[in-house]
Amino acid sequence: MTIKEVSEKYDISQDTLRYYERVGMIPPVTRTAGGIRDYQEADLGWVELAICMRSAGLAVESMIEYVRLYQEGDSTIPARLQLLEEQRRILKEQKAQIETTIERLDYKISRYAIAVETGKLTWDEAAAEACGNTDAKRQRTDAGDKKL
Amino acid sequence: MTIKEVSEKYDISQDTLRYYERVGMIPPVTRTAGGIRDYQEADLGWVELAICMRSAGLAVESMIEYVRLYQEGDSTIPARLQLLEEQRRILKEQKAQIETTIERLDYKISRYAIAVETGKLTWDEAAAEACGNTDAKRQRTDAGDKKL
DNA sequence: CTAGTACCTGGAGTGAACTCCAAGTCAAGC
DNA sequence: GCTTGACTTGGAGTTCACTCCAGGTACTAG
Repeated sequence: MTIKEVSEKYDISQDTLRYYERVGMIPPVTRTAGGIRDYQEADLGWVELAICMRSAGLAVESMIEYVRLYQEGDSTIPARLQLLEEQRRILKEQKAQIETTIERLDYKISRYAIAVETGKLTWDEAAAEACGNTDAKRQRTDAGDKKL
Repeated sequence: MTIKEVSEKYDISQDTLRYYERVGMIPPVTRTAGGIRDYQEADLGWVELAICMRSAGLAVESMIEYVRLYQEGDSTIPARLQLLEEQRRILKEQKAQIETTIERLDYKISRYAIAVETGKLTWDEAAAEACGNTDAKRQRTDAGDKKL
């Protein structure tokens, strides 16, 4: 499979595919005699994995480390396991933060929806309604502050 | 409240607080006669909102737009509603991507855990086990390819 | 009044992750 | 063999979100 085909298949630029390989985020891709990339099934597996990790927001650096360990052989299996567990921990944290923010957006949106329907602003809360900050429970302001 | 206190309260640098204000991610903060920032309850609400949105990964740019609309007054309420709904859509997408990646990590981790326990690599799947890509359902490779 | 510390601004610098470019190589059609 | 278009590399440029810095101003203790 040519780089063009892979780029179309995964909707990612050819430059990014070359970049991933260059920095070691995927192992070296199979080449033709002439030096042209010819992605095999295994190469595609790595590409797909890289895209999956990146689209979840994981660092390029940690994927590079994973590939480095993989290339060092079976002795690095415990280290790889630890790395994967750490990445999972990061994602779970990020997911929790997103959920908190979605809740906050839901609340704001419900207030705005009412305002749009009735043509009036009817709330008087301060901007903060808890956001996962340790300090989230603050007292309400005294006045008709309509920011949200 | 001084910038130092706010920075400690939310565990964010003073530079970042000034940056948020400078680019318009929060409205201008209350100042003392001498020009020193003196965060009021309302200012803190904006700071907290900004931190919440950023920690979920939303763009600074969209927060700037929200503040701009807010400062233009009530006529922009429908536009603000639309903006918030768009941000929520983005977060839900990102959340789904994270969930997919966590599942993939779970699978890999379970395989590695077995390998660490038994001291042997016992799987033979290719690297890809579905990652939200349209192309996810690929055939297994023919050999004992132990990449994952 | 002075020393010292916290704060101010505008602007430059940084790191991450691409993205683009120039100059050259490879391969398919005529 | 020659043209044309896709591919190659190394390196430079871009964007985003900070982060740092220099030179100056404001409050606080002695």
